Amino acid sequence: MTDKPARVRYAPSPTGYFHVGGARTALYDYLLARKTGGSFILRIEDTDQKRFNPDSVADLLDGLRFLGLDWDEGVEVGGEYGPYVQTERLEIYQKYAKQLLDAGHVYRCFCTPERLAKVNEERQKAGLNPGYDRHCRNLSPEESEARAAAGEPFTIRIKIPLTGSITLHDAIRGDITIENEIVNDAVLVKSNGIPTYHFAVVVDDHLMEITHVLRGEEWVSSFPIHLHLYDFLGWEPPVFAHLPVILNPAGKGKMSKRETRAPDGTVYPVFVHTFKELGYLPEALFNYLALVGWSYDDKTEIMTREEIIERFSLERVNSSPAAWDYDKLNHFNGMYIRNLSVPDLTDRLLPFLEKAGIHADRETMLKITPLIQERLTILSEAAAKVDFFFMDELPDFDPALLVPKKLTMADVPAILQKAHTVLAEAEFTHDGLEKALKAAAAEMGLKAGQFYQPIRVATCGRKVAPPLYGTLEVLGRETVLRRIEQAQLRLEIGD
RNA sequence: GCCGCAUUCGUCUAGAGGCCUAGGACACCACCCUCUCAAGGUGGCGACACGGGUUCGACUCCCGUAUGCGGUACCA
Repeated sequence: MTDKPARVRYAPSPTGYFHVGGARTALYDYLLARKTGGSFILRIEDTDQKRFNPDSVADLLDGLRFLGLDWDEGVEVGGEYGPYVQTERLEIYQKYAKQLLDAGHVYRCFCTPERLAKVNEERQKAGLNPGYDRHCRNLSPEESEARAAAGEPFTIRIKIPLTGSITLHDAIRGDITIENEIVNDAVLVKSNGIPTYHFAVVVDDHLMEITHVLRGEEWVSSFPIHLHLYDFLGWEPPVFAHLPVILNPAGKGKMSKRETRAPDGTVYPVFVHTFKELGYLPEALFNYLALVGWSYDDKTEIMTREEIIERFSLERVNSSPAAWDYDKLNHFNGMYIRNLSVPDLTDRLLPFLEKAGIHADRETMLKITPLIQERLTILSEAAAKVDFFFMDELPDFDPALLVPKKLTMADVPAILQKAHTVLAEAEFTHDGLEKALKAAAAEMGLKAGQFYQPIRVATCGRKVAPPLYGTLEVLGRETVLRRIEQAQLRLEIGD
């Protein structure tokens, strides 16, 4: 692969939070740029003042940084092709609008919104495609000038050729042809003087020397507008690649841009910040995201960032939509968690524990982390698994939990007593505890599992907990004995 | 409605006419391991949407149909 350095931009519209669909597009932009040794550019397309959401830019930047999609040019980092925010580029668009107007490739449209609505309605009734009827397309230059000068509001529309067709050579989908006849004379500049996406994107991509435009499939139907504009402006269009949409897990409909919560409280995240808050690792999300619509071969799925960059290519991007699979992402995340070093995992866990109100010291966590590492799917689950290590006293638990399989409550006191005796003497190391407890179980004629359950419940307050020897070791003799005594007490009171 | 795109196991995918008895992964099931839960190991279940062509030969090419998705804004 000896691709020329690509200049690729991610150009979101700041209307909402950064979601996985946008993240996947940004990721592919980044991959292509890095793979070719080119540049990844971040541009903000804020031409829709009505839907502008001020929080969204910060959310976007956070999300990109979380995923490690560092951009070379754009918002906050600058660059030679700025400004990188479209509302700061208004004079530029005006200049090209004027040029197009003078050349007769666009025209002023004085139609009111009311008339437009009426036209649409009538066209629909007549069984025609909805759209503009080109009422102002043939206004004389003189009339157009005069009405504009008189202050009458107008938009600027593109003059789409009335006949013929135009074809796009999409890098992912191959050739796509659309008849000019069915393309609308789209608005390029709104009556407030701000360009629409169609106009701004073409001007900016050209001026910023973008070589590859990666965008969602929802844009394929508007490519004729863009291609005609490149033609009218005498510019060379970039390579276009329309990415498949990401479907919701049910496989029907776009992955929603709203997060849903199941009746049991489980959140189905769609925003990058939510994945972050739940404790998905950026490297896992990066890897999974890369695979939503792209694959390397028939076997390899777990890859490092460097491998993905090295192996990525537009040619291997799928053209059919993919459904988001939380199960698979979870699997990836668990896998990445298991591959982390203990200190690394510990440092990532600490903030999550703190947030859950557990003030764990790093020293202790370094010993606990190995006990839970292979039991974690997401980081935020850790709190509920380690809380009992950091409590002075266990909350009440159902004494019935103390009863092992095939035994009854009547057997519990003897087990606890035996455990207490043995643990008062045993060496408090993994191996020492194993030896002592196994022997004790054998002496009582019990299976290890039967003997351990009351101990586990008494010391952890629950039936499902990290492995016993390691847990007891971290807890320490004093705490262990005290908790067993408390369990015994609880039983006596319960009687 | 019209236009466009898409269609391989439940899901993500491999497959660029014979390599396919269609491969891998997630999920699911069973067994093994095992102090609970995990993790890990082994095995299993499971797909080329349908109909026509083209060809000696189609998952692969062409055409229809069906289904899904996207678009049809002074939103992006």
